[in-house]
Amino acid sequence: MAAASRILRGDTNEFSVATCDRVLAAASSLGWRRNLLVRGVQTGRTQTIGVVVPPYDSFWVGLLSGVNSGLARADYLPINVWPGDTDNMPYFESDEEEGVRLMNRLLDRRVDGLILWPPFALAYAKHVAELHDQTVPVVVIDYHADALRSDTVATNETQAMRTVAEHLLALGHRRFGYIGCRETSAQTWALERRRGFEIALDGVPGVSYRRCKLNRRGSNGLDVATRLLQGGSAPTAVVAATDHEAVLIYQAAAALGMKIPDDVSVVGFADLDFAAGMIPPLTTVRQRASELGRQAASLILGRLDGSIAGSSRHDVRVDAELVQRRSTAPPRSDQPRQRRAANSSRIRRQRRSSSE
Amino acid sequence: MAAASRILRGDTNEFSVATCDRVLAAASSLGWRRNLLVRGVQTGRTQTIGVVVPPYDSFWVGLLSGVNSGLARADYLPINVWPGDTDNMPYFESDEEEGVRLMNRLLDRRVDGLILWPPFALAYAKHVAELHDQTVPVVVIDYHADALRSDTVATNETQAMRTVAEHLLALGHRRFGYIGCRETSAQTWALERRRGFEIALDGVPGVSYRRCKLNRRGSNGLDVATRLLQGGSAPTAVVAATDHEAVLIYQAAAALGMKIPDDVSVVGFADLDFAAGMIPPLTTVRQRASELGRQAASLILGRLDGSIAGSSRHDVRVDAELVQRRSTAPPRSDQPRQRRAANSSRIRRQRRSSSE
DNA sequence: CTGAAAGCGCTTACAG
DNA sequence: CTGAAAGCGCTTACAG
Repeated sequence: MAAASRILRGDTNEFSVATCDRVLAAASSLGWRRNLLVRGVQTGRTQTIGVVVPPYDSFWVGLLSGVNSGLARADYLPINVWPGDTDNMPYFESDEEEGVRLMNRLLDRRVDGLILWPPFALAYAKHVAELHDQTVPVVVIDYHADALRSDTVATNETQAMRTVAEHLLALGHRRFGYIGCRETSAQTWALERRRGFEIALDGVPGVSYRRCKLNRRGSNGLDVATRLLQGGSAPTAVVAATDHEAVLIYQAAAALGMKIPDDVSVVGFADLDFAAGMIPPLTTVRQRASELGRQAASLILGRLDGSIAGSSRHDVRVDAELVQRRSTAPPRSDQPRQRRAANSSRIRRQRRSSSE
Repeated sequence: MAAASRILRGDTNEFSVATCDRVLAAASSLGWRRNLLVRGVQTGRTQTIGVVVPPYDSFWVGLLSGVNSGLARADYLPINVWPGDTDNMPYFESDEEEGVRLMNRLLDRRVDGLILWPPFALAYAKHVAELHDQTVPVVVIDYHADALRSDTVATNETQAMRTVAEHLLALGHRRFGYIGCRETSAQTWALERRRGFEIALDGVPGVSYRRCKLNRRGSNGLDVATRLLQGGSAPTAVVAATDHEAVLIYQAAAALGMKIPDDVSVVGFADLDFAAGMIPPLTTVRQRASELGRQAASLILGRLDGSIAGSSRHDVRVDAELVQRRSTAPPRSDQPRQRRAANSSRIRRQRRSSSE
């Protein structure tokens, strides 16, 4: 019995070949299959990680894929759940109750660790003892806050935005616009990203900069994008917080009769699945989504096997790379390209440009 | 002990209030949490479903979301895994070995049922005893084959394509093109979808029809799309197997200097997340992805609780609805709009048009 | 190298 | 209504 148990788990070289064969043959003829539940009860390890990350877009799917393959190498399985429906993503911060229920479902099944998407990390810790006690290792994605004790994995926003700024400056742009997504307190990446761009521009002579962002529900996107492109000091290059906002700039430009990149250059962020298919193909920052996922898996696995020890937090930052496609070009050097001067009064309250 | 077990599971009304309070108080002060692993060992039910479906695009994500919420209502949890990396989706049919390993990992953890993406369903059954014996209920998504004994859930392709054909015919189109994705033997939906369109066109007087499809790796998409739009009998309306192929038509049209919908109308399929953001916004068929997922969850749950019994296969078909946006309009009634007659020789071998 | 024994944290009949 | 007993399918020391 004990021998069989060990042989079936692979300890074949501690036993005689005959015994091994006998056990293995019996097992396969009986259609035996190991029961990881029992092992979980005995050892306290289920080789299972709860992943509370909604697959909002292809970035998150890529991340999930990385988590998947990172865990697979150690024979771990992810259990991916999230509160709410994808239909009203990403507006489910309020579903705290459902989220806590979800965490409990995961913990009832004795997941060995947890990978969490930012809005949930802090909220759940208040309600779920295991999180607060740090009984179960937790990795949070794309989030940074001093109050957080869990390990984190995120894109190196500052580095990424510097490559964007350098690219546009090298093309000759000096009048910049930035269109941000909503910035909730959970979206520290959004703040870091924008600040990263602003820092990279800081001190460069002759630069003007104008920024806008969507409202909380993101419902005013086209308005905001349209206004950004108009007026006397309109930018020659617009940087978007993500490829989603870059789409808004494309739409606004089309409505205004402006051509990309002739009239305005556009840079996205994420390199989502549709970015290469846009017309023109979008220049954007490729986040290494699956690498982020693999890093998250490694952190969790490291905490579990003890190779990462100590109570100090580990913050992994992954660099991202600019993908130059057709949406960026040098600014027009000829006449100021404004077509709708009549509308310029609407943007008078914007930050003054140094180039007019 | 037995009483505590029952009370903790919610049988509070069979016991005195005092006992219940005592048990509940003790449980919470001890930080007790139910252990579903043990219950799984005892009852043979883990309340866990293996979902082998790669989140290839927002359709599959929506489906996964539906599975999630469908299972959640019964306090079941999905374990979503897939072979390979998202980076080289959807070209992982060949990963049979890794897929089988994945199935075994799932079964070792005693999932109660399985939801499978088409290419895997048949391949795995050969290697995994539980699938072949039908010990574990299985639902296959978007697949149809007589050899298959599992229940299935799919979009009603025929109905969906009829609404597409009716829409275009009502606008006045008679010259049609169809751009298909690759059609592997696992993609029965692709065949049904195309046949659905062809059937809807069948017998309508004065109709011409020309079709093309991508190669197995999908690498010749732009070429194929470009050729479809050119030549003497070029279509005034193109229907795409999915929104992905519609993007190719947009790109080809842009390269040829053709305007959508003025020069050619385009209809997609799926209503993926980027479809509404395309320029112009894409008319497409909205597949009810999360409804498909919920139906899959219901089928599994029904098999498990016995409300769906018998060995006959259940095939659920979900209707889809046309979303009219700006990429379709009546055909130009004036001059034939061909701009590159010089290229027309390249498409001579195509099916002849009845309108020239 | 190989067996018999206890135990993981419950659940399920079965007595009181 | 409430306890003592057996057992789920293993794993883990511990003897032979």
